[in-house]
Amino acid sequence: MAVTLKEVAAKAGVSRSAVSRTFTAGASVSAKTRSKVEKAARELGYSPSLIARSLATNRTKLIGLVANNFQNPVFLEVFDLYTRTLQERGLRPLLVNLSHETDPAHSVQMLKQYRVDGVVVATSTLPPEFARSFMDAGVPVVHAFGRIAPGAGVTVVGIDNRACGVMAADALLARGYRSVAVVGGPEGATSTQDRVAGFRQRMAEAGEHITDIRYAANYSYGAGREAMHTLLSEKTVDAVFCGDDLICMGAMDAARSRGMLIPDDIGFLGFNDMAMAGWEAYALSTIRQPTRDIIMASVELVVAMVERPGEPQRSRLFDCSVVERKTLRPVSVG
Amino acid sequence: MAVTLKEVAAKAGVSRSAVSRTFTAGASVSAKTRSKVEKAARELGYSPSLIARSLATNRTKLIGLVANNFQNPVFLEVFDLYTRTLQERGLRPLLVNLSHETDPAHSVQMLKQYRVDGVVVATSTLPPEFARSFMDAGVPVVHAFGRIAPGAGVTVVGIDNRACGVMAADALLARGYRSVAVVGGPEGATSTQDRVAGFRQRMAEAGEHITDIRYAANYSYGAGREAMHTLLSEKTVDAVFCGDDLICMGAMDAARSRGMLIPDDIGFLGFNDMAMAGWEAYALSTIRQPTRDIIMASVELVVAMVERPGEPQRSRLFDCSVVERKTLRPVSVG
DNA sequence: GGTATGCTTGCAACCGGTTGCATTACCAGT
DNA sequence: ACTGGTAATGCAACCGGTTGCAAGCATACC
Repeated sequence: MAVTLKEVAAKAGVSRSAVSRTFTAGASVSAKTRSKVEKAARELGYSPSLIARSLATNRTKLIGLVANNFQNPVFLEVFDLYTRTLQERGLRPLLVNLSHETDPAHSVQMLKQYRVDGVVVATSTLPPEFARSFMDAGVPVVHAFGRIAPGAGVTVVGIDNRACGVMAADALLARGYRSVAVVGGPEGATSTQDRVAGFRQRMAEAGEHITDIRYAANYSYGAGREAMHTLLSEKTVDAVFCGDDLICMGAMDAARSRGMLIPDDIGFLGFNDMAMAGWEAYALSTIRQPTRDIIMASVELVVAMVERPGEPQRSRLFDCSVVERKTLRPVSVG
Repeated sequence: MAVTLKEVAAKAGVSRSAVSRTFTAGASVSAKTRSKVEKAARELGYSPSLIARSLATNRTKLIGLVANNFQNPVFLEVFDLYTRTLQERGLRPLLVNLSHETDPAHSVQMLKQYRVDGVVVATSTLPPEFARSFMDAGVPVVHAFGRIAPGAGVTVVGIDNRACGVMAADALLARGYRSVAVVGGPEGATSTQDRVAGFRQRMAEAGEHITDIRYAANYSYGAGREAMHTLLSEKTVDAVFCGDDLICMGAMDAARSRGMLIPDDIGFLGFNDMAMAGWEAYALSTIRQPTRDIIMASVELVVAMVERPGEPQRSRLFDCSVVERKTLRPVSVG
């Protein structure tokens, strides 16, 4: 079917090694041989089989991406950055969708079979043990958006979710909100737990208490909307800290549909600063998570682990910041 | 590093062939041998190398997905469905991101090197020749969201964009709109061209004319917003047919920011029916494109082409329908 | 001219599986 | 017990590359 190295060698009148070497960077070939080979290859339309090469070199140039949040637009940015960053380095992404997967171990198995060079687990809703299982299998792994596990576990790239919770509490307190609620992401997610913990801590330090805490079933508009409706049917609050912009938009629409005005009757603070947060219909004040930095660093780290095995890579946390738009009233001065 | 077939064979006291056969469906192995092998494999933690298998069988079980629209949330659904559908069949996706790629030929080359079994090109903004180049390279290919090319070209799965344009015109006319405009997707996209052609045709048949046609630079909120602002600064219209929901939302916000009320002052008809179209802040009336059907059919067809080479597969077009929400006034009766 | 030096080049083994073919084992039938 | 037929097994070649090693070669230097 496809043209092989042997045919090119025959046509160019050289050995197979010569052909192989002209296609491997940094190998020793004379200019004369190289041009003969390149000519033959061009005429035959030859392109080397990465499969065969992988088998021989024990490197596939495949980096797995494990995700389970194909509903949330932030992941579009993740996919875009991830694929582009890899492409620039001559690597390719192998996608694993865990959204509807019952058995994650099955996916570990699959990626192992493809002999991926490394894996990036991009999710905060999977337990840390999942990423760990790649490490145990000897596969370089980075857990993006993860929580740093105590005791030298998996390399993590993400943010300090606890600090973000504190930051959120500060932002609401500074604006004079006093009966605040949380509509978090999925309760099981480490990111949710840490953000709530930080938020709760700062509120306690300020001598305030949290009126209500709800958890959206998943990172979606519908889940946020629903959680907010039940919240509002039971409690009265003047501000809400949401675990995600998408959830926040749902929550905002729930409040609006009950006739509440934003930010006069109720304030909203989102999380992520996805593109839609800037849309005029929402103009969401939110905490920006540097997705771009996280993904690029994840790729960088996993590549480093592949290239220099044994040399451990340090986890990295990036800073977040409050992006001010129109869903919170201004900071009260004095 | 990883456990190989040879080691398992040694441990189980059988030949390498025997091990190979217990791991290939439908091969002839006795129950006794099989259990011996499985035991040894389990104890050693063996999992067969798909790389080696690919080399021997000339099948990689890799299906490329070429996309260039990583900004638009519809593609989240595409990725989700695509990866899941493949996974269910024991196949894996290899993603190619053409968003910022200068030279598409480069990507064809890359996918060829990985010896993908087939390719799905999912975009309407690339010229038909692009998908064609896979065909010429002997790689089974399906062009999802494409335009059926005259003269036995690439197999296409999508919708009849022309008919959708007609449908859009009918919807606006039936509601009594008389000075309508189009804010299309990128002008070079075949889908845009066909929809506009259908729209224009029906308007002409009805003896009406189109007040203005604009093209958004890309499928984004910002592009839609911008196009709408320039449109409104020059013309007066009572309804707009948009090439995409995202563009439409941008256009709606542009209109609103000028104090216009929807649907009283101006009506909007979107395209795609993405999840966000149902959000209360927009409640977009739109034309539903059956993304799910398109992706599933694309995978099905490309798999068929892989399994039965030579047997040509027929292109498939799915029906669209108008989804009524709140951005168009009711159909005028009588 | 002889030889040390450093590139090129080809040979052949190897990567980890699959598979056609020949051989052996097994089982049933008489 | 013998035969015939089928199922199971092992051998060895092959998939398409890479790479250590040794031989070949040209150049430079004495």
